[in-house]
Amino acid sequence: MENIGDEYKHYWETNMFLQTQELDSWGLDEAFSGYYDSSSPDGAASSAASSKNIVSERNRRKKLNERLFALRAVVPNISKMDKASIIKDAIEYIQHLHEQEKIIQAEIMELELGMPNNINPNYDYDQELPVLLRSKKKRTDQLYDSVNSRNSPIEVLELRVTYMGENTIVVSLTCSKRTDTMVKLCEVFESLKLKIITANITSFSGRLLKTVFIECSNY
Amino acid sequence: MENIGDEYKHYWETNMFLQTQELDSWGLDEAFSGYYDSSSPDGAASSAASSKNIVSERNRRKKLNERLFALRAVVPNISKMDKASIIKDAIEYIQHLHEQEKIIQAEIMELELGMPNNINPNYDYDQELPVLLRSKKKRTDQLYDSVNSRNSPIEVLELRVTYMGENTIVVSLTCSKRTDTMVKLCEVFESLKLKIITANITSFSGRLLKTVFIECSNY
DNA sequence: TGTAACACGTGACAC
DNA sequence: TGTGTCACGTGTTAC
Repeated sequence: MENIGDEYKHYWETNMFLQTQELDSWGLDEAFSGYYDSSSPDGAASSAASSKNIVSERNRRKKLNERLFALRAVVPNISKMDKASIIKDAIEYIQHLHEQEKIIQAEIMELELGMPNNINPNYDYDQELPVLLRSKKKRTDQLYDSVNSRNSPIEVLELRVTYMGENTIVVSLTCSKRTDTMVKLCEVFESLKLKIITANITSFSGRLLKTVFIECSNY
Repeated sequence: MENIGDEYKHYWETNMFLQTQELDSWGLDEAFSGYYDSSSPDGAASSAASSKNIVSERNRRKKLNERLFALRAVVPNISKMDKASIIKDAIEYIQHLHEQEKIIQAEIMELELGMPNNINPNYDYDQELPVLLRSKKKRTDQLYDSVNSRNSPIEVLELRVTYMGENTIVVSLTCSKRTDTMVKLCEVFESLKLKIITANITSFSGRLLKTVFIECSNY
């Protein structure tokens, strides 16, 4: 009862940290208390057994805490560092992963049925068309019900166009990231029939930053 | 496997069971130990506080055990009913799910792009969940010519999917540059509902090189 | 016989 | 102020 826990902060990281550090010293402590206890009236046998039990129990607790610590490490978004909360979050996370796996499985099934996504199903005769017409048709179709119906247009937050001299234009724009924003951006750029040298898209904090290097010579 | 409670009486279900059973009798015991503790020099106040602490601690332990019990319930294939083993198995299971999710996501991506599966043998991951893998194999087999021929105007020349460890996948692909190729690529990536960190597209000699960094975070 | 796992009560400590 | 969480040592039980 000589409160070793005195120096403990009551919280976890510190506990674990100190624990791993102090375990060895406890081992030495153990030996010390071992022969110190041998002066107890009960005799050496019981004291030795008790000390063994104590150190064994310490190791068990340590192992359990390490496991819990490791469990906390593989679960994202842990709200509280509480033992019970860690387990609770782990449970919810596993259930979440199960749910997600079901969704992915459904997606795979959808894929297996030959319906990659909800692009219009008139590919049979579409295939017979030349590439250019086919694509344009598909694109117009999609533009119709994607832009017109319910999906929001591109919300451009910032736009900067720079002539780099020679034959190069740099277009840099930031827009809010929504569904199909990327697709629409590409549609716009494609429809301009520009010669894109290189483009870079980065998403951050719900926004989309796109930088495009364009060669000015038409093709 | 179901009669665990019979053979391992001292193990969990029984313990939980007995615990809930004995809690009441312990409540009576509590009263008993109450006057037993009243022999302490502090008097009734400390005994009452101690009893409160005792019952509170019991509840805490009970809650923790219930959580652990629930954790065991959502993790399949628990080897040992041991507390530490339950947590260990849960950790390994979560890691397994993470790994599997990454693999499947990459697989879906390859599939969506209609890639021949000649660069497959990365995955010797013969885990005990045969459903997904089985369906994956079947899927790759039968989709090789379905998606690839009739439905994908994207002509993928090269595709490389790399796990960067942790939470990142890098997809690098080269395809022939045609009209709307960019749009379709974006459609595919958009439909996968991935978390794209950054993407880079470069066009050279009639081809399109696209490199995408994807965050795999599961939320 | 001893080893391993457990629940218990208790003191300490932080919010 | 109490309420909640923790680690500790101990007794018990099963193998």
